[in-house]
Amino acid sequence: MIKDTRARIVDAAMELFWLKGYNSTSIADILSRSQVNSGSLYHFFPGKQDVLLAVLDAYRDGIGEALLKPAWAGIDDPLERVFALLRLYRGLIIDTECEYGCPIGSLALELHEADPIVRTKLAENFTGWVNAVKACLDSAASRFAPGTDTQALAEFVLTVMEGAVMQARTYRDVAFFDRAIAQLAAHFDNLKVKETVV
Amino acid sequence: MIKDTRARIVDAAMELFWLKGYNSTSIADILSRSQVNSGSLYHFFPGKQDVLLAVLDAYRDGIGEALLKPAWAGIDDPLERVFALLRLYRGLIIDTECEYGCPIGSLALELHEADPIVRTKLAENFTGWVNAVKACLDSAASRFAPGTDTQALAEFVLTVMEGAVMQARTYRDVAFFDRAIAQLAAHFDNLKVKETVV
DNA sequence: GTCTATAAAAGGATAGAC
DNA sequence: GTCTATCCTTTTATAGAC
Repeated sequence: MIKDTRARIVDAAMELFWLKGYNSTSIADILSRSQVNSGSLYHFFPGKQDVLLAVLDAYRDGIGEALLKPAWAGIDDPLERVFALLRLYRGLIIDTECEYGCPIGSLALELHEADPIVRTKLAENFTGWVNAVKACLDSAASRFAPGTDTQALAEFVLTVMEGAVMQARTYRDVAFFDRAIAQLAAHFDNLKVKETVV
Repeated sequence: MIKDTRARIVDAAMELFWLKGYNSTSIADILSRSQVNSGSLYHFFPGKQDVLLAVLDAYRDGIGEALLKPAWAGIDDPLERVFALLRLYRGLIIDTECEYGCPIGSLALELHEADPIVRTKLAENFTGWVNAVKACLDSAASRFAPGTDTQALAEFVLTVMEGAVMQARTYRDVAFFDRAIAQLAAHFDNLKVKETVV
């Protein structure tokens, strides 16, 4: 099944924005990769920024199928799922020889004078990711000390992932990612209720 | 005292790259802000990327005077200094109405097909920052549990700062930064030796 | 070292036939 | 909805006089 023109444009733009960034991706790049002509692109989108908005919608709507489902295949324990998600990012770092950057995080820092609607959609993507992690934490609520703020902790998982990916990419060394995740794991352990060893 | 031409170019580029990003800053922007003519810029620099390299050198060489000195004025305790540095970033977020982005982190994610020399200089900047934090942690070594990895912990401080700045900027809300730093502080507390209350 | 003018290319977007 | 051709602006970089 051949995808329709609009979908081909969004797919191509999604990949190019990730590989090269938004400003370094030209309309010509998108046309070339999607095998679409200029007139068709401008038939579907008023301009380049609108392609970006469609890409951000695609990321937001695809978080379940494209990110969480593969990360969580065969894993049921909610806390293991949090670290399985982080392991998926580790795999992306390895697969890209440490050039991987989170597409949302990279766009969030690249776009300086972003239209409010762009910024809002970036935030929506972060929120979707954090909500998925928070749901895991809430499912494991009994294992955390009473009063643990799962919202703040879920945000912190994103914080650490983004900062860790940034350093692994800059140093081209996954060990920076691993050390950060190890620190996060230690923090998690300290928030858990102390179990009596059987 | 009027700065020489080269310094004016570097100053202007440093500010513009921070405000708009590298790709969105044109040579014309730099010329306009520095009040320099095209011929002069190309007399000092072969091209735009070489201006970037000079900017990255300036950040690296200025970390003490421009960042640590103001952050640490009047603060002697090494652990307090770590969080004072983070408070400085909080001030930058507030002062910019939550548009602040770490100039090094933003460039690290914006530049996708970066020349190795650019990437190396970005890493040098991270290393300088982490080394300053690590020196604080080592000065307070007696207050951490034996065997605490101060290198990994210093890297983690950078990880959290970068991830926290990214979210505060994307949501335009400093509370995201504050919550991340609170989590980091809790992690620090858990690494400390348990003091007997007097 | 500095100045103006300009080359040469790339980029976003549009026109109008089909 | 799609096609080709093209306009117009921006951008990096250079030329050559002073």
